[in-house]
Amino acid sequence: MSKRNAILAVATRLFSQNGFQGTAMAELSTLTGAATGTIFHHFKNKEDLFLQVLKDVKETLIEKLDQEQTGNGDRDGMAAVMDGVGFYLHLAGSLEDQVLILHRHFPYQMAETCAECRDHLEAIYNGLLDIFERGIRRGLADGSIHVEDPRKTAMVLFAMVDGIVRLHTYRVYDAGTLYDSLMAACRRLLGG
Amino acid sequence: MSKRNAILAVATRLFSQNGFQGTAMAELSTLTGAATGTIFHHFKNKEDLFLQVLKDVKETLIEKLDQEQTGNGDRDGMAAVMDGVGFYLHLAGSLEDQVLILHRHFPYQMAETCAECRDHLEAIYNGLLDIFERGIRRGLADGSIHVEDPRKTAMVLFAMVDGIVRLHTYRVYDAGTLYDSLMAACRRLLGG
DNA sequence: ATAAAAACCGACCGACCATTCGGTTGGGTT
DNA sequence: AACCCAACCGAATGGTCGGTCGGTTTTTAT
Repeated sequence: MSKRNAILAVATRLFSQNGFQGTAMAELSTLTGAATGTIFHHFKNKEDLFLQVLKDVKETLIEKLDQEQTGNGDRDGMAAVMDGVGFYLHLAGSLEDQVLILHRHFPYQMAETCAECRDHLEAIYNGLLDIFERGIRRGLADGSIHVEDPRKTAMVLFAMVDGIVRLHTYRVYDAGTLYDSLMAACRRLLGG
Repeated sequence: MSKRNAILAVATRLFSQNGFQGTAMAELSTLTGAATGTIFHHFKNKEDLFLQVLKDVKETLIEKLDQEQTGNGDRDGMAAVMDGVGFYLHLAGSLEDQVLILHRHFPYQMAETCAECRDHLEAIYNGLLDIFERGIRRGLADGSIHVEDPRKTAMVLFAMVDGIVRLHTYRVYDAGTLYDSLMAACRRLLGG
């Protein structure tokens, strides 16, 4: 792996686990074996590094989302949405660092002054919401789902699932035991 | 107001808006008019200051929660839970800083090594969840609510409402327009 | 009135941090 | 062989931060 990619990989983990301000370039240097000069050769400053990490996160997530989207042929809308929920829970586990970055405050703070950051975040959230929304629309058509507004329902659904993921991350309660309750809540919410 | 309380008040805002690491004791000193020596006279270090802030947040929230709990006499369970949801949304607006601190990573990270921090967080979350759970149990008794597990339902409900609050805080989407959808989702979730 | 205690002050310190810069290396081109 | 340039290195730098300390002022108790 090139030094640049090694830096990106480790930075993703550090930013996710320790936050932006909690990540020292010196530590990044140690963990990657790259001199600090090398890091600043590839990225013009710490913010730029974070932006590239976020871009990577976006591309990784969008790719996974596209995979999920293909190969969901003949299920009804309700099953598609429920699969989407399960898929997001799976993502939160398998791409823990990538999802955790989205639960930190820094990207949203940065988004207020940086259009590129805002664009990455929007792309990620739109990708996630689209999965839910598409399923809901199909469910409305095939009669497996009954709701008023597909987009808004998708947002509320996402807020709920993401809220559970956060409870799990913060270890407030063991979210694992909430799986069945969450799924039942989703089904009811969709008016199945 | 005593210097100590002034420090606590400003620290609450700074910790909430800029995070733990993003808050400099020098800035706290400037904004309160207290010398840095004075701050460290009242709080033995930055972590201790944060702990006292969290304790204050806990006491403020618990007090509000108790007020909400009293004077909800003869409504049915469903109405009580819906009121609880509205109340939390109101809290997120009126005690923005206090709630925002709970959305930061630092307290949960600190909770891993500090029992007192863990206790404060638990008290806050238990207080919030109890409001929902009590309403749900009443709803089960009076027939206005139909769910399996009151506690788990309370958690899923909380995750949903809190998720919406976060969407609003991070300005991902305008959560204001989601109010009706959220309320409809709550009612369905409770099997009314 | 007086002494003790608590609150308060701000210059100072060492550790750490992001970033810079002068210099080395090695593969590719002419 | 001569040149180029991107990748790489790590010591040095200037600034910031949490925390200390010796001292003064204010409050409290007797």
